[in-house]
Amino acid sequence: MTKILIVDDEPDILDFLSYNLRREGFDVVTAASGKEALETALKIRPQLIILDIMMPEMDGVEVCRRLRANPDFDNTTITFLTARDEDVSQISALDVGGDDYITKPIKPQVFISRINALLRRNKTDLAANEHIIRIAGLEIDREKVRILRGSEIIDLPKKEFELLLLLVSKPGKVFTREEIYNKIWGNDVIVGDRTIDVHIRKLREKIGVDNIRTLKGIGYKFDF
Amino acid sequence: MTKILIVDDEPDILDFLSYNLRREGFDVVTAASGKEALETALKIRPQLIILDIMMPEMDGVEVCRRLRANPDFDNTTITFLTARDEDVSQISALDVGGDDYITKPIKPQVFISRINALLRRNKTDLAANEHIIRIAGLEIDREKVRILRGSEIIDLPKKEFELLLLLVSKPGKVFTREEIYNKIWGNDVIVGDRTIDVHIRKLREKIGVDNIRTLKGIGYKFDF
DNA sequence: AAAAAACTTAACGCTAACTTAATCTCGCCT
DNA sequence: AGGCGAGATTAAGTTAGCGTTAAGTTTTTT
Repeated sequence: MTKILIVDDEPDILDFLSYNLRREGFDVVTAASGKEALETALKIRPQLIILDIMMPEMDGVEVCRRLRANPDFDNTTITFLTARDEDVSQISALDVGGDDYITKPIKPQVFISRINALLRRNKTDLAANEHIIRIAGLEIDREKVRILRGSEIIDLPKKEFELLLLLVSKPGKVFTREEIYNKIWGNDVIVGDRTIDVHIRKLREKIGVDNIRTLKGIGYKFDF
Repeated sequence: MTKILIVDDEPDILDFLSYNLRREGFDVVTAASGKEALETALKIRPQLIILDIMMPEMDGVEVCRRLRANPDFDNTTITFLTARDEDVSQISALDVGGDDYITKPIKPQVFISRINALLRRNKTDLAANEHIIRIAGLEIDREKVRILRGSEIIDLPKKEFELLLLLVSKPGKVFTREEIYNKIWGNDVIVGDRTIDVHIRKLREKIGVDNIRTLKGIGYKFDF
C-alpha cells in the first residue's frame, strides 16, 4: 500500500488531508513538526511526503533539504503545501528538490487528483534512463537526437532538444527558471531573461503538442 | 508489429509456416508466386521476406534480385527456402542479396528461432557482423573495403571507409565528434578540429548520396 | 627516388542556432 | 481605469561551429 507522510503544524489541516487520503485507500502517517517529520520519514519510508512550508522551528524547505541530502530519498516524491498568498520566494522550495507544490485552500477532489498524478509520475519517470522516451504521443530518441510524432520526424537543435529532455525527464515536475538555467546553460555562460522563453516558444511550435505549461513566477513543467 | 511475407507456390508450406509464425505473434502475409510477391512486398513493406527458390515462372532468386534493385528494401531481410537437395542454387541466392537460407523440411521450433535471429540481427547489428551492408542504395563490403552504388565501384581510402562504416553501423544514431574522434583516431594521435569535417566532405562527395547529416553542436549521423 | 595518394592543417566563408531587444498581452493589484 | 509584473511574441543582431578550398605533410606505390 502507498504510504504518505503529511507534515503540518496545524492539526485541522492534518485531519482534513489525512481523512481524504485515507478514504482513497492510502496509508497515511502525520507529523506536526519538521523534526518529527524527519524521524518519521526515516522510520516508515513513505513514497510521498507532503510538507507545509510555514512551520515554526524547522520549515518545510529545510526539511526537504535534509531529506534530499540522503540518497535513500532520491525516489521519494516531495510536494509542498503553501497558502495561496505566501511570499512567492518561498517557491525556491522547488530549487531544494521539491517536485511540486499545492496551494491551500484546496478542494478534496482536486487534492486527491494532484496526489494521484504525483504518484503516477513517480512510477513513469523511470523512463528517464531509457533510450527512447514515449510520452504524450511523442517518441523521444536520445540516441538519434530526434523526435517522432506519429510518423513525422521532428529534428530539434541542441538547446531545444536538451530543454525538452529536461522537462520530460520528470513529467509533471515543476522546473524553476533557475533550475533550467543551471542545467542547460551551466555556470559558465550568462544569458538574459528572455532566452528561456524563446526556447520554450520554439519547442511548443515545433512539437505542436500543448503539453508545456507555464507557471507564472515559478517555472515550467511538462504535463501529460 | 513485425510484418513477414512468405512466398511459396505450395499452399501446404504456406499454411504450415504462417501458422507457426502467427502463433508467435507475427503479422504474416503470403504470396503464391514471384509476381504476386513483388506486388505484395511493395504494398505492405514487410521487415522480413521468406522466399522459396523453386517456383514456376519467376523463381525466388529473381524476386530477390528485383527487390534488391529497389533501395527501399535495403533494410528488409530476405531469406530463402530451399529443399535440402537443391544445393547449387543456394550459392547464387546469397550473391543476389539474400541474407540467409532455410532448408526444408524444418521443425517449427528451429524455424521460429532462425526467424527471430534474423530479425534481431536486422535491428541491432545491421552492420556489426555482416560482411556486406546494404543501406541507402549502397553496398558496403567490409572485406573488399569498397562500396558499390548500383554497379559502380567506389574505392575509399582507409580513413574515409572507417568513417562511413562507423556511421552506417548504427544508422540514425548520432555520433558526436568526440566519439568519432576516439573510434577512428584513437588516443595516440591528435588531429585538428577540421579533420573530421574534411573527411565527411570527401565521403559525401564520393558516395554521392545525401545521407550524412550534420547536427550542429552535436555530431553526425547517417540517415536512411 | 620520384610520383601519387592519403591525410592534415590553416584560412576564411557561411549560416543555423542562439541571444537580445523591443513591443505586446494578460492577469492582478491599487 | 491605470499601472505593474511576468511571460509571449517577433524580429533583428551575433556567433559558434561546420563547410570549403587549397596548400602543406606524410605514407604508400611504382
